[in-house]
Amino acid sequence: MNRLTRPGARERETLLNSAFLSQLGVESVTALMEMVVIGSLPARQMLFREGDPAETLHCVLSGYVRAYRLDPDGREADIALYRTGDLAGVSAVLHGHRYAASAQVAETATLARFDLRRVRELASRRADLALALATTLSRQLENAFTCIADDRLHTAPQRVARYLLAQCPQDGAAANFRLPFQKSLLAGKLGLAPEALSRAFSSLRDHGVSVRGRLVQIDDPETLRRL
Amino acid sequence: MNRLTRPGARERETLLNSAFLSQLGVESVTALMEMVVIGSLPARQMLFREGDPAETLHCVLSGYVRAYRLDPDGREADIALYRTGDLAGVSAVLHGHRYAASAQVAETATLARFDLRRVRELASRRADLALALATTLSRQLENAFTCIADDRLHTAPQRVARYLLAQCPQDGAAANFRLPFQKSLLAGKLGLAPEALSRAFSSLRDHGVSVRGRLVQIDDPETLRRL
DNA sequence: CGTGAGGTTGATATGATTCAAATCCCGTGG
DNA sequence: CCACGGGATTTGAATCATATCAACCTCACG
Repeated sequence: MNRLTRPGARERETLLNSAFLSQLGVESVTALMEMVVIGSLPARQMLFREGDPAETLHCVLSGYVRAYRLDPDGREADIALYRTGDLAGVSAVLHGHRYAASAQVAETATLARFDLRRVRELASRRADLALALATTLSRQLENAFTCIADDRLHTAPQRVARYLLAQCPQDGAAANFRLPFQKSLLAGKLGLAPEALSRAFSSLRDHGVSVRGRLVQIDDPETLRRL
Repeated sequence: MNRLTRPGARERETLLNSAFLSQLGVESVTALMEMVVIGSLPARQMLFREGDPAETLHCVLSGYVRAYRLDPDGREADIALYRTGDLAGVSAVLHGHRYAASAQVAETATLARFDLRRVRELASRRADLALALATTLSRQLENAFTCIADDRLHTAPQRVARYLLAQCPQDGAAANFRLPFQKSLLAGKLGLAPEALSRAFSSLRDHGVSVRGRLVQIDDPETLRRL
């Protein structure tokens, strides 16, 4: 399914609540809403490829989008995972004018699309839009920093524990929840082979974590934090 | 030495040529040049620490600045290395209002400093400034992407080879040059222990790379590229 | 029931860290 | 200008972490 439509009520609401649009003044919101196109895409659908001329800015309205780089032998490294409200392709809006990575739908997704040329042109006149782009980029840069530091400082079980803690309510009580996507996707996000994620989960069993399918139960967040 | 001064001719020139300022209109340049303060700092001097309230935007005019994160045991992971013309602390300008990492002078540096509150306030009125910040953030985000992908896809000798190639003229001829900073700093930038960098260099000897002190000679860039 | 995708487990290989010791190199003071 | 000292770098040995490959499992679905 790849029909392009104007936004319905649900899409409008998600879009207006996103960190990006919610920061804008009315005129900018109006201008963007006039040009937006909604599309619903199946898993594995490519949004763009590394090196392509950047023509579209994507905002995730539901599902997940995975950004990755390829090496010459075809191995992939996940670089970012975008979820509802996140912008994909924003790093190319202002600089280079080519996508810095490839992006693919991970879990069936609906996306809002904006013409990059028009966004760029609008941002050069409207400070609120330029600022919103910069803010989004800041957030993504901070995520990337965290990712680099995590890769370099923490082992697989530690990274998994940190991810799980980030999903828990912060009150320190026992928690259980569903993973929002496939384990293989989580493995990629954490920079692990799927086998390594699996082993990390089983090593966390001794620390009060039980996993059955996508269901996760955490007995004592404090124990995890101490890893 | 940590005297704060107004910019001299050399500092003005470097600043005006930086990717950040060179993109701005005259009014924004003037406003920034009115508030800028120059400082010259010795190696190891801290600029800011992760989590500190962000009050200053730094632009490197000479030398190098290293951004890193700490883990609870005090181990450090380098996240970015800023050189002449780069902005340090920009990821905190717009979002969070706290520094996302610690930053330290690596090689004696002179820095231009801007009051963050005033930059923020100015950027909310002037689209060219907001856009320049966004462009800088894009560039840094792309660097971070490259760093994550490199870490995950390439071995130590491959990362070192890629770094060396990036220093060569692109014409594919033999080249020799000086490393711009200490090897231990390069090791950190590439996500390696110093020992691992040293071993990588010696494994590259078989591929036409000789290193004596900071002097590097590369016989055939093409050989390196094929790693 | 068979089938297949996603996930797990085991065995092994490789790459990188860590710790310790030896060596190099550079700036300083004589 | 040269010797000296200390930080930077190199080398070796042991260990650890994760990738890789292969086999097996399991569950949802036709």
